[in-house]
Amino acid sequence: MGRGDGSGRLVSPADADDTGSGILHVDMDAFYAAVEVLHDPSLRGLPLIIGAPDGRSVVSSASYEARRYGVRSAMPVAQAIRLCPTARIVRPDFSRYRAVSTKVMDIFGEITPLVEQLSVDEAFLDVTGARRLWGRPREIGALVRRRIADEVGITCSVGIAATKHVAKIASTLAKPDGMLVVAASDTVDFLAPRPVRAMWGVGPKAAETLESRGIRLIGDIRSADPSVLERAVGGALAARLRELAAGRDPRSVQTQRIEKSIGHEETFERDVRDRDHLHSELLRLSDRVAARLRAAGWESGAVSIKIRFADFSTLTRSQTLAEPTSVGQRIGEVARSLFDDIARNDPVRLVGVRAERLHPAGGALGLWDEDEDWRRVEGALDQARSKFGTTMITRARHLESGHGRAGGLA
DNA sequence: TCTGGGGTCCTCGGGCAC
DNA sequence: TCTGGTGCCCGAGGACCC
Repeated sequence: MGRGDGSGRLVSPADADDTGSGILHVDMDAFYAAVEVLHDPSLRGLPLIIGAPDGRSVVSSASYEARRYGVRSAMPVAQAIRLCPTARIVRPDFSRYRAVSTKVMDIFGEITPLVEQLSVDEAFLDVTGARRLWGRPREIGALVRRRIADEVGITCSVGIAATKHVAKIASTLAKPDGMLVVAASDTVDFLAPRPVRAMWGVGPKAAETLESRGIRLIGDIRSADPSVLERAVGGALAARLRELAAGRDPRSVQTQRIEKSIGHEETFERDVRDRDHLHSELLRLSDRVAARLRAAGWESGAVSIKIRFADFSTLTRSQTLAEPTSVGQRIGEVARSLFDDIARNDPVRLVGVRAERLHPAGGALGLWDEDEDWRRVEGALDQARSKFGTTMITRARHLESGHGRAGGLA
């Protein structure tokens, strides 16, 4: 979901060069606020803040009218109200957003089967194979915008490029209600003058670190000394940023997404010091996590907890389970025991429980799987012995056992 | 001003196995 | 039998995304 105020909108002309650009990034404009306007048309044109009006909540989304006052997502609601006292505050209704999101994703699915949903309000579409049916990428982008406006009643912004990274940047620049096409041959020139913060994966911390070393623009990343870049942001991110800055992004549009963890966390209205209260909250969150695990047919191989104290310092603790589980009581026991091991009695503002290392219920991973693998290996060896004789196979086993757990092939 | 909730991924250090 | 090197796994913390 975009977080700007929509003042930098760009729209490519109808004959923009889209040669080699088959990836669309489609992002709904101020999605939660737009859905609330659909639900209650009297809100149209008003500054809207989506967020709980009480307690310690933050802004989930804001209409462009509210953004003009400096209201931004993730800002405390209390601060947003101070900036824009006339704004209407609307409590978020995620079931409503999911319902509208389904309609939008259905439209995408009718245009191409290669849809990667990133969140409730944005997706990548690979349209390289859809041209014969729907025309050039820029025509497909226009079609997407038209259909969402006509059939759903909200606006979106579209970025069209050769890679996901560039398409994503393009859609942000096109906001709101715009479309920006970047020809594959223009990729590097398009990226070079943009701030490093525009890159996917560069947040406030990384941007600050890079800027302190004189690396302010994406073009600076290309010319920067690799060792300087590595020291600044670490080897993995440095390598990735260099590739992205050069316009290379091999990631394809992924239609399948496998969840790796399921968790819940909650911030208390007031900080809590009472251990019994915290224990019962951990159990309650564990039950919710377990219910979602069972609904999805998953079991969890590890449990982690998150404790945020009143001073905002945050601890996480995790534990691998001897037996995978989707039972709330079991997850709750582990969560409680992890919590009890923390020797700190300060007031707590947030507790969270997360189930990790998910796999299908019934033991698709773990010891059973290792045994199955081993049986397969033995079976293959038996076959090989009968084919090649024992000596050669024994030699192969010897070599196999000679390399360590981490040693690779001998 | 005072920082939500749902996630993913990366880094680093310690333990451990070979 | 002991030891150092190597590299994986795990746990913790943090940055980042929407």
